Amino acid sequence: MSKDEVLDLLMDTFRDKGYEGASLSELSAATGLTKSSLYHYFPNGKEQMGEEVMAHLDRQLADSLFAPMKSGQPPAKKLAAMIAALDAFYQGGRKACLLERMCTAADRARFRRPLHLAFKVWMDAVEALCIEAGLAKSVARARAEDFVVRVEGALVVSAGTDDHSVFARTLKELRNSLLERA
Amino acid sequence: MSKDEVLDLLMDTFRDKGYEGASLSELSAATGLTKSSLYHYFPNGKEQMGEEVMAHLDRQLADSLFAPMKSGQPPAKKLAAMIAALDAFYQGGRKACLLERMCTAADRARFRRPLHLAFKVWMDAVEALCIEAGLAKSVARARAEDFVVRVEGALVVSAGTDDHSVFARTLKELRNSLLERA
DNA sequence: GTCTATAATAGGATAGAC
DNA sequence: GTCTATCCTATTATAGAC
Repeated sequence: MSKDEVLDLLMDTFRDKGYEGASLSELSAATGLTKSSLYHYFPNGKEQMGEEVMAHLDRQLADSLFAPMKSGQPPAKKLAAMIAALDAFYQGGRKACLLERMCTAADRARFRRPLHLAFKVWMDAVEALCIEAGLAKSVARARAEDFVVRVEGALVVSAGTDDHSVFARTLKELRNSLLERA
Repeated sequence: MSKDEVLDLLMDTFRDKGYEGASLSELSAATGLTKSSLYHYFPNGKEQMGEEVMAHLDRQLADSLFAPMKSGQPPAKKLAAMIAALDAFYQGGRKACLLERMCTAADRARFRRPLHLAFKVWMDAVEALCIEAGLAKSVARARAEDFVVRVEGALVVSAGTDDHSVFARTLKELRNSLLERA
């Protein structure tokens, strides 16, 4: 099993249980590795797992956002691709956001850097898309911020109400309104 | 010290550290009561604390939302009051939302009922406000949902980026747009 | 109703064999 | 690189005095 596969499984567990909520036993069960084996990969323990999983997500985010952006398709198509990727990644609102779980962790200070980076990369990609679609920079920035805010919020409300249609409606709304002329 | 005061202090700690992250030692320190004293108030331990804190929030929410709604002022004024209350309650985005912390708790099944109730009470209040302002019921419902989504999302993004201006901008945007004619 | 003292368990982490 | 066995600490929880 490659380290990336291990990181995928760890990420899944952190998303599900949260950083504090995911015990070494669960992380061990999720990966099929014993605690000792995990310590072979991550000598600094759970903290290091959290850090590397965040870095792993940063890479995934960059890939999945940059790939559609470089596709040469029109902005509306790129937006549709990005939203489809989000819908898949969050499984229609059934899976939580790692960013949300990590930025509410008790020792979130540890994860500040990758968290800032992840939000920045995400917002920058959406902003670039808005600018490409002809929106003014200030408008584009506000739209990008609002985009991320609404995706994160929809995940919280979907989880809290056990009504995943909230997530679907939010994505639909965003697909229709993000690139609208002001 | 009254039980409501104890619940206020417990709620504060749960908001800060999350349900899993708040240990009995911290809850004890926060309230000034020993662990044993906490068990006197909450024989079923931490789980009961979580449940009663949620119920406490449900009551607070109902009060703080219904009070402005019954004020007899015009809708725009009521909206301004509600947003001011949110800004104060979340301290400009610096304090987390208990709902968000609880619906991501590992054993969130325990808190399902009060969570559903809290989101419903909140959305219903916003929806009623929209209807009072002359919006169609279907529009009002969508706006109310979006309102809560954006407040929750703004809290997540504010925490994740350490940039609380996101929360301020979101509230401002909502104040300006919630009651707009379609 | 609040405390001291303590039990029981689960958590994170390490040593060392293979 | 993976395992078994173990350690230490923190956590939840309880007993019983005042």
